[in-house]
Amino acid sequence: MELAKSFDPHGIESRWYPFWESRGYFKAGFDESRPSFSIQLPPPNVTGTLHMGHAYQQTLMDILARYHRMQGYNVLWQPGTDHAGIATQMVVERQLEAQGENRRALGREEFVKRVWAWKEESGSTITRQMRRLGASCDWSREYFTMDAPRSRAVTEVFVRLFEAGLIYRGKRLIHWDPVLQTAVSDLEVESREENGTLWHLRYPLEDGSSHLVVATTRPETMLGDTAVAVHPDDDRYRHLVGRKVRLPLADRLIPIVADEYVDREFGTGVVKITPAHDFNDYQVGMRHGLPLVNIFTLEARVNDNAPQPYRGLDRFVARKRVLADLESAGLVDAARPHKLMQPRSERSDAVVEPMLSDQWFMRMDGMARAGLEAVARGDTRFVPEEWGKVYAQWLENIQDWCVSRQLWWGHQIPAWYAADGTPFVGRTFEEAAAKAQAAGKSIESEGRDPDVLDTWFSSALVPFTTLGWPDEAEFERERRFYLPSTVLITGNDIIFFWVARMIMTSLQFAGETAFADVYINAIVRDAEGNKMSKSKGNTIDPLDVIDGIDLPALLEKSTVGLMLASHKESAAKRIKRDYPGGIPSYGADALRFTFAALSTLGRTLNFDLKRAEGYRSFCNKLWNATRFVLMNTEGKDTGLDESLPLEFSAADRWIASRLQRAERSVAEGLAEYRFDVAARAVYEFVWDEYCDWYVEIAKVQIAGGNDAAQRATRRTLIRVLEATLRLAHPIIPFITEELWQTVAPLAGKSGDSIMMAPYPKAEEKKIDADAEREIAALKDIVNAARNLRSTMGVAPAARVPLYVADYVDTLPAHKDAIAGIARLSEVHFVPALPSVDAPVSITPSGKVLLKVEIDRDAEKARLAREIERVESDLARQRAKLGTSTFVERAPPAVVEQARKLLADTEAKHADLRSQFGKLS
RNA sequence: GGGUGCUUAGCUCAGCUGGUAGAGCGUCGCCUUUACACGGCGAAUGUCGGGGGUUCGAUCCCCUCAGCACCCACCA
Repeated sequence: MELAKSFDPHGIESRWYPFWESRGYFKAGFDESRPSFSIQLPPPNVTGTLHMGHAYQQTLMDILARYHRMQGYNVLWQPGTDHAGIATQMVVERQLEAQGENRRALGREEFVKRVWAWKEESGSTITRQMRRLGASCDWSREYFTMDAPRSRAVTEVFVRLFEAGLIYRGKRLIHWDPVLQTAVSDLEVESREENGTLWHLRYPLEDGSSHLVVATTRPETMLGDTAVAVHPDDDRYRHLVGRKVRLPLADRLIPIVADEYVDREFGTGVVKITPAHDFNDYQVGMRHGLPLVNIFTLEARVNDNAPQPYRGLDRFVARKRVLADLESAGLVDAARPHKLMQPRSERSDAVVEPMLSDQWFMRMDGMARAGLEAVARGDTRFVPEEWGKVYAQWLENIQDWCVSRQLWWGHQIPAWYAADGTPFVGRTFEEAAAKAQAAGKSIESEGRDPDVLDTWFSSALVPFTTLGWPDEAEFERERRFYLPSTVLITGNDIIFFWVARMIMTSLQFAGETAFADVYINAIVRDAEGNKMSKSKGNTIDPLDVIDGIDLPALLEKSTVGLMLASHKESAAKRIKRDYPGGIPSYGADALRFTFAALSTLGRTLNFDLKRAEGYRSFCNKLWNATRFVLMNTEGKDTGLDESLPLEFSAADRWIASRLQRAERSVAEGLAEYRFDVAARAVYEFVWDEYCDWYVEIAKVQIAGGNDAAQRATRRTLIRVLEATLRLAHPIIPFITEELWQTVAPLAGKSGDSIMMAPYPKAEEKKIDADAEREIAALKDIVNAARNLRSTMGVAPAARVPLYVADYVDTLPAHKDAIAGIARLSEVHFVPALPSVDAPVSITPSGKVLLKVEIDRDAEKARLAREIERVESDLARQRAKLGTSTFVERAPPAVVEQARKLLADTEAKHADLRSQFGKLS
């Protein structure tokens, strides 16, 4: 087959993915005789499209999946998508709004139907995109967190936890999102520092004799105050504890209490206490038996518990009104600018309101302890390990998890209420009804709790719900292979949301941890290390890196959806600066290689398109090396018939030896998730060793060797290349498959696909130290000759003679190779360098003289520079050995090594001096 | 307030258990050499954030200071 002159990824990629998938290569294996490897895809939101973070982690997962598959493991890479409750509901609600409809008018049933329809239509976008990347997931097992098996499992878990007392319903202060009108968990609240005001307000004492000044950032909540608090040891206020103040505007009498919670240094040292709208105040209220006065509706408007003038006002409008009224009553002492941490709902960005509300909670203390122990025991290991501390810190301070959401899209809670409000939980209405009856109560099927579960509830269960649970038989069959899964690759942002909860639920329901390893991948940033964000215009769509995109299209897609004109403008400006010609197409392999190469164990990964360009070049290099090998092996004797003589040269043995080392590095790298180490090993082997040296030597061997040597060379060329393709396949699957199809038969290998071929394994016995020494010497001489050629300005085409003296004795065997690679007319191995005016270079493997006409002064200057450099080395080495303590106390081997180095340097110095002398 | 990282060549980053600093990109020369200009060959570049300590010896271990980043947290 004739390969194109350069590598073009497109045709290749579109051809091989369908081939692999249709042949069922991605399907999970269940072979008792093989070890197993499994990995859970963090289920992307159905609302989502593929971004760099996904592409990155999926590349890593695919590398591991392919690597293990080729090694003969049963491999399960489990894909799925998440229903993403709030996010998805919001998307569909926005669509409805655009059509002039709204959720409430539509009704729950119809709305949910619409969401499903939308999910069916666009839910597969992201999984289609994953295929472009080459992701070898077992699509036949793909799940959706709201499909029937998962729904059944969710109900089962809920019921069992309820029955065990681990899920309960209670009235608690929770985080309320007044825009989305739902409770959110503490993890879904993000506190940001914002500019606010700290107001000092006067609360008159009951008898009017004086007043207390309280400090607050939320004056409107005073309408719900039920006390003021001071520190018990605060001499300023101690005498007032137990007396009362008259709450302005509301005209209620509230007590002055003493509580340790108060910080005497802050503000005035007097705190207003609003137990129904502040987490701290709630605690204070509990301690002092204070009443709770809820003053807000679910929309965060002032309710009827407040005085008439404020009722119905939005909380922020109420704030202004309260302040104005206090101001006119002369009760505002001060208003100071103040930085505060404003809690906002991560989805709606609304300021979260602490609200007293009936919700469902999951009791976390016991499960958290088990989760901590699993990691402490090492059942689950975090990589890099410092994330284990983050995990532990959270679990050690965990609060009960508010799992109910006042949404329509999600798993509806399987609870029905009796007339008195008692909830009955069951897998079905009938089951719940039976329980109600047993308790002497009755429920109606319409009386089901309307709330749904937090999205993370169902995703927390996937380690076992994707293996057949709760079907005991099926689960038993599959868990032996795939639980715990080998590794989870995910972002640090969901360690709490997802990772910790999976570990806890898995311990609870499967009796063991969910993952052996949890690899926390780096966050993808732009080339300069900035966070990627749409408004900055520095996001990169992985598909654009694969396919390329022109500037107008890039500008169009990058600015659509940006609300602010200023953002649009700055984003466009930046895109024009960074991608004046758009983004060229690099192909999936180059993108994958880039991710792997940049994947150190750091926290961030700065994605630089320049790197992708470099790795596209690498693919091209591999392509062309293959082209060369095919030109020299197709239709020729590649030495596969071992009854014919084969004469392997040192170079042949050398490249085989280097291949073993590369294989070993890849294995070591992947074993510890050092994808960069693995990628570098492949890169350096292919480019720096196979292409730069072996192919060049092979040209000489094929041109000048006898039949046996030629056969050996062709055999080595093709077999090393074939193994290299397999070695690289997990990182760059498409190009390696394309090339392997042609290369493999010539190397005497058969098989339908490289992805099912065995993975190369380093063989110690093929590591050939002698050959490595020989080729190292050859390189020394060639490099010295090239260096002299270049610094002497010898034209590349000019063939000149080289003399070599004091050489290592294996070198003469490589005379032709040296002459060929360094483009020399002849290579003379001589007892002593001829005494002529010519440049000389001293290497550890021999002294070389390039016989060319020289400019005497220029050469003297060059030698002088060289001598200067050697002298500085010499000075340093002598000083070290001159230190008596070093010689006495350092290990003998180290001293010996230093002595040898010094001797070599001294010899080199003497040679250079003598050469310099000859020219004078 | 607590926690976790990071600071090495112009840029982005490697650097294994302490023993003469590396890569890619970029820069500068020379080259259409019969696999590849998505190429070949050659070259230059670092007081390894500052200070102190341990050690015969520190980019690597300890302390400290500075700067940057991220996470958690109920100071109104």
